[in-house]
Amino acid sequence: MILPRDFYSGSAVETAPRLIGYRLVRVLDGTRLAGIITETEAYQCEEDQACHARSGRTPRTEPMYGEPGCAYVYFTYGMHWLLNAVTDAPGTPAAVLIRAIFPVEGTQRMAELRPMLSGQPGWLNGPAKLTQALGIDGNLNQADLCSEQSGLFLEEGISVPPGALRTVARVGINSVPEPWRSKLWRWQLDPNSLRKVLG
DNA sequence: CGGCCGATTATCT
DNA sequence: GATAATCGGCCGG
Repeated sequence: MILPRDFYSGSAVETAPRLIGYRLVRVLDGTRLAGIITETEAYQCEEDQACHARSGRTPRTEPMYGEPGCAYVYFTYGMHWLLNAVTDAPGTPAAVLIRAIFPVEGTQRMAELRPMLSGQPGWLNGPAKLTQALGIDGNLNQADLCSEQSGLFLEEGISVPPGALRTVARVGINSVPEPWRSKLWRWQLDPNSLRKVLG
């Protein structure tokens, strides 16, 4: 079953940890590519100085102001695409960055799309690594994650054991002022639990 | 316009 | 640890 829209209707901080353990599915040329989400980050509100919406509503940030359950895919560093799930009510900018997955379906195809270190432990533990492996780019910006038609959606995954989640500060935002820089808005399955649950 | 810098990654030392 | 790669968004002039 595809995760319904109301799963995304809360804030980004509320939704980000809940997404850990779910299965991110990409249908590419009729083939299912999928991974278990193991790390997420929350970005919400124009006040959050790490959030793109700090500049207000612009063509780029428009997806964050839209329907929850849609994709916000943006281009950065001149070469990378990053995938977010939009959350919260329309008009309230919020999104959850998908930072890492553990491959479970279509691994061979994913390795073709991203050959570097493919198969090595943690080879999809980066927001730009997983988009490359799943064939995600700007064409999927604003795609509906609640519809199978989009070719990008979430499904049930694994059950996350109690205490398996770690909360840490967001990364890549070193010039962001306090208190935003130190918000513990990044969630990850700790390595032990990851190994125990996923091998 | 010009300049800075980025929700990153690979490849050096 | 440091840095190149590489380009669009945003801000100041």
